[in-house]
Amino acid sequence: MKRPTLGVSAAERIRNSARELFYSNGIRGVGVDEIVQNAGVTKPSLYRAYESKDGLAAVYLDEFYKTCRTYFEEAEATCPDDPRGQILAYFDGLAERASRPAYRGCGLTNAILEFPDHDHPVRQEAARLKQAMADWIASRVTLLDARAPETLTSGLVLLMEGVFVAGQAFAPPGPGARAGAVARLLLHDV
Amino acid sequence: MKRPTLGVSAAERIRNSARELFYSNGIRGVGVDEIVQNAGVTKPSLYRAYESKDGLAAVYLDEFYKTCRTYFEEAEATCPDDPRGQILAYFDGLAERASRPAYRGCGLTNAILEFPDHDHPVRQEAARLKQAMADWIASRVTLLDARAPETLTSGLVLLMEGVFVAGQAFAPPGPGARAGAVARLLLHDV
DNA sequence: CAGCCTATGTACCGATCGGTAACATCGTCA
DNA sequence: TGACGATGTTACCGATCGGTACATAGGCTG
Repeated sequence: MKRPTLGVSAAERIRNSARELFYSNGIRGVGVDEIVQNAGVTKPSLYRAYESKDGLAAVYLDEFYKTCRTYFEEAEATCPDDPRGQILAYFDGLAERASRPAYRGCGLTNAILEFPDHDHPVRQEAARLKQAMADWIASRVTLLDARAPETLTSGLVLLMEGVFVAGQAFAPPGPGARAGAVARLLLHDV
Repeated sequence: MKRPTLGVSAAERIRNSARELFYSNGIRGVGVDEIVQNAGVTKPSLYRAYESKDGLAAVYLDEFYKTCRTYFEEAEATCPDDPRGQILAYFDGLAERASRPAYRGCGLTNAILEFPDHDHPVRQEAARLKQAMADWIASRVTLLDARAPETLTSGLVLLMEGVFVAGQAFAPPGPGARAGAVARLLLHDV
């Protein structure tokens, strides 16, 4: 019997496997058998470490949100005390990411679209984290002295979500590659 | 045995049932049993009228695209010979639609997100029709004398797709309700 | 009424899915 | 050595899925 646990616990291997597969193929598009096979473990190990497939999906979403937060924090670090520059830095980075060939958008947005039932726990978790992403944009805009902050916030949130899906709907480089220029257009008079 | 075909063929009943259910719950989220039950017919009737569930889904997507085209044509009719007004009319209408409580976005975008496999026939059909939607926006922008037409086209396409998903991700009225104002912001100097 | 054709229903298939039970095996540490 | 915790092995369950073979009902025409 092979024991490929090279210092990496089964739970961690499963989490990594689920992250790759959930992001590439969607949550509903991946079966637990595929997850454990890709992780080099067996099914009972998955259910010893996680409550259910939905529970594992929730862990995946939390992890994905953490990655998104690092993008926000990087943008803040790039332009300290310059909310306009932070917004532009974020959208420049987003445009670059969305131009890569295997781009699959935002795991949270994808999950919301995958689960139309508002009461599904996976969707609720994704929607909660997605709101936090919109809140970051809103917080940057309030630091600006914009004439119409609500319109600007809505525009930037819609732009962000647009890049997430356009990166999948159109062959790269699609419209998402110009997200930075579009953000500058929205911010042109602030 | 009941014969509930009140002048409406089984194929038509199935098409109507599939349209409602596919739009509300997604294509993958609806089983053929649910479709035929909602249509008041039985499963073999579905497979006599349509090649497969995927084939029925393709018909649904074509129908959905026709609806989108009527929105474009209405915008053109509202402001003849005024591409800027046509764009604004379209986004005003989109904002109104996206503010309704049961809004579920664009069936084409939803289908693309539901089928991550680029080779899946349902996704290919959805992507083809989605490109046609982006082409309409591009055609309006070329009629404008914009300084940066590529950026403007990308911005409007991203705005449109953003409304499609934000209408589902955020409780109404979400950012999509301001799509008209955002479009005016993007078009402010043309 | 006989015969036929078309539309429809009944019952089923094989595959896949998420999830579980029971038991075997390994490494570690006292 | 012996006990323990973590993992692997095998086999299975019930539900759901897309899809189909076969029987049946109704209307038309002779």
